Amino acid sequence: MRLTSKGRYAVMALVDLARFDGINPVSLRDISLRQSISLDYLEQIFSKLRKKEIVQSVRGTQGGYILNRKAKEIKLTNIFDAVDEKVKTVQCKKESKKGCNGKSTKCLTHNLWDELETHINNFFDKKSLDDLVKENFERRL
Amino acid sequence: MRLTSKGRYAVMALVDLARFDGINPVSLRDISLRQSISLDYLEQIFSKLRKKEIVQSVRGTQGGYILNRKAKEIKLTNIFDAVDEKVKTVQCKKESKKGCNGKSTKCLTHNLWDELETHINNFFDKKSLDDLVKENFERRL
DNA sequence: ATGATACTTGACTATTTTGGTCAGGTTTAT
DNA sequence: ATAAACCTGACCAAAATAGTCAAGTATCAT
Repeated sequence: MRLTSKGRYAVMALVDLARFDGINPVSLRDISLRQSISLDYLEQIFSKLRKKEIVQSVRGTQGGYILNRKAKEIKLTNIFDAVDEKVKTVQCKKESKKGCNGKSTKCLTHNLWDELETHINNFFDKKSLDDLVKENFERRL
Repeated sequence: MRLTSKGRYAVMALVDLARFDGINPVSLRDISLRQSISLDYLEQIFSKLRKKEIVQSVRGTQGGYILNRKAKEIKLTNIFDAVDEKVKTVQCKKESKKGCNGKSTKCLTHNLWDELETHINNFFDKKSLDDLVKENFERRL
């Protein structure tokens, strides 16, 4: 089981962005430098975040990105969704017609993955971007 | 984020095994046929399960495997542990000396992965093999 | 207007991980 | 002795990941 770094980077970048939200657009270049994430990779990630309306872009000099919603209203689920980070339960889920193992029945662990998925999504649904910003920067205020 | 099928197969095989526990050793060949898992792959998996003392092997003709503990005492955490299925939080965890991103500080999502890991482990700690057997076969009793 | 900054898009690729297979054993019941 | 079943380690192809690279386009500041 594994969490990919695309999802992790997306969250890191958004926490960074959320911190400055409301003042100026934040350029990917700045985020790249502060968070040590390749600029090219960030561009890929933000392209997806924009399509899902989590951020807005501001073009031109002094441009960058701003949050499209309040940090409190952006849940981690939204972020992971946007960058295609899914809880894949090993092709043991979607095929409604066929079973998981090529047979016609569900495999013995089918319900288990269902439950786990729900469990994890609950966790991500509760956490907002705002929570993370507070957790990381409250000491410095 | 992803769940590998090695862990899934391990659980499937053990549920199958647990079902017949106490009567005779169950051969991997039988499990292979019933669960549609390659025999060679099962051998790899059971080798690990044996080393972690989750199962015992019985050699020779009519041999096979039996559970080494009661099904109620085998938690899913134990199984995933045994087959090296870990909740990897993207190298963002172990390096205590260096930070997660090459810098000396923890990355902005460090605590998040910690929490998630705990959350998931809680789930797997609660579920025992016995629970799964009951869930899958209670209707037929 | 024009250059610099910054976003935008899409193709491409090396590395790693996964999900196995294959071969060649050893052990033990019958 | 022989067949069933465990045991071990090496090997490999396909897929996914984690990016890089190239070639733009849009907009602001001056």
